[in-house]
Amino acid sequence: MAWSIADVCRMSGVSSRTLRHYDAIGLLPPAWIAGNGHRHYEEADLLRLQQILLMRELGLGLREIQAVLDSRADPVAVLREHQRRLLGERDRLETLVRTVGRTIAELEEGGKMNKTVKINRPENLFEGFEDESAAAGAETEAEVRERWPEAWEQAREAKQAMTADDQDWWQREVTAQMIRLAEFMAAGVPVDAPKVQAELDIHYAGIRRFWTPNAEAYKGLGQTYVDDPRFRRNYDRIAEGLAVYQRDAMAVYADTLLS
Amino acid sequence: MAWSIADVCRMSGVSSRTLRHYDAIGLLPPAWIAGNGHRHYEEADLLRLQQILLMRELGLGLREIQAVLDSRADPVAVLREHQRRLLGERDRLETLVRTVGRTIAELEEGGKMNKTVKINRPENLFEGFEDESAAAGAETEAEVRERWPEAWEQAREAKQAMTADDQDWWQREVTAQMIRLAEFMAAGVPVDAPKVQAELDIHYAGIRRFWTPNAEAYKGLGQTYVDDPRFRRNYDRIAEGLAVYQRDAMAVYADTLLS
DNA sequence: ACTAGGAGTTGACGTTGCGGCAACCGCAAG
DNA sequence: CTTGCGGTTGCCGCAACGTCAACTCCTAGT
Repeated sequence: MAWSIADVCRMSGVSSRTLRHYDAIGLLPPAWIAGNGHRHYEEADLLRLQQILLMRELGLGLREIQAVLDSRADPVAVLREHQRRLLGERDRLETLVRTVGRTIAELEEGGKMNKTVKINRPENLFEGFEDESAAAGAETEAEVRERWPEAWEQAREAKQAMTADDQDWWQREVTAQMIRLAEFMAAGVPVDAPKVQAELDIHYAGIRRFWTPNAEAYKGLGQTYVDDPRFRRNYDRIAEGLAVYQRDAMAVYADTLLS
Repeated sequence: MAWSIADVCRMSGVSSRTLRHYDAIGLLPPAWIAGNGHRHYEEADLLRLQQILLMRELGLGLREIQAVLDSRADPVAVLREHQRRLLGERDRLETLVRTVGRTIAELEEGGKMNKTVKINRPENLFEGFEDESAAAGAETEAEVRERWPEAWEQAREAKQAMTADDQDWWQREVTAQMIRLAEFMAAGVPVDAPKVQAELDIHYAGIRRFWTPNAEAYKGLGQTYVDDPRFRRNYDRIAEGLAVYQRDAMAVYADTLLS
């Protein structure tokens, strides 16, 4: 009762290349190999192949299949883990589908991003703005330290804990959010709109990485964005009036959520 | 206003390896290359990179991104096509998740397929049974030709239209269905259960590839499975009494859906 | 006896989007 | 003079095979 590779192909529907591959990686070695090198399979091999195909249809990788078949892994545990990955992938695709859908809609209606207010993504589209910590370093920082001494201390510690990569990432995040806010402003969205306040949620969460301000302090920070020329220039370099828009949004956020 | 590769990395968050890759495939060549081979990027390149990253986050392939950016493709059309693929993938994962879930449940409850009735997946797990058309060729076929001459003619034509690969596939399908039915029988599921009748739906659809029997003819075919020793042996080789089970299920199917 | 054909073999490349490593080069500071 | 940084090219690896290419064996037909 032995079958040639072609027999197995016909019976199982897999290609001979696949069977050779499975042999090469040790997943399904043939029962014996003839003098001329031809592979020959027996019943037990077919049984094993059936298991392989079953698990393959479930989307398992060959390595995992091998582990299970050589009883080096618990089938149920492997399947559960696999299902978790599948769910994750499905969710990822789900949100991707929606994002793509939104992008299509934007492209179709907006023609190509023609806003009334100019949004500058200036020389440095990613760079954000000239090192905020350094720029604000000299005078503003002294002011902050004076007004909220313990906040200043916390912020210093948190910043110390960031690696250079973290700081780059943080920089990009801040810039990206500024641009998103600028788009809302350009679209005429009022600062108390849920979309805007959702952005402020992110902003507040970001600030909390360094320091957890109360309502008053958060509003004060917003005012600083407008008053301090270094901050203000960074905001207005993205779009005219963005600093004011941000301050107003922060005030609303403070009043509604931080009171 | 030119930036080195490391500058662009810091600003954009992509690795230098990635930028070199994008250069290598022509997706984002640097503005100019210095005498020492160092790449230098300018504002336009950053703009392009931004677009690239945007589309990359949408899950587009680099080739498609390139086509879009070189305006060799319509962005909306590409995105729509992409979304279709995403939806397909999502659905595939969705059904996979369910299938895996069912498999887990089966493994957990069934311990490991301990049925009361033995199901043989004999020497040839895939082969199905000895060439049905050849086995039934001699006498049964003559009988069929006599009783339903035009059916015989249609069947002959349909079978001629199948390639060798098709026939292999068909063989495997038939065997797989027999095994599924045998499992129902082993589990004591009555022939009029919806699950069983759903299988019969598939069986009837399969038969219709060759021939569209009415209720009487379909019941007659079921009886042939029991009476003809060649058919019967094939069925009972899978599990004792399967031929009778199949006949009864076919009779119910004929009475309820083909009358 | 010669030869065509079919079934089988090994080996290597291509697919996607890079990560990681090795080896090398140019330039500035200690 | 050496060290180190920042840059380069080039190649392997990944997952699971598809797709040649080149070659060997065995059988059947002429």
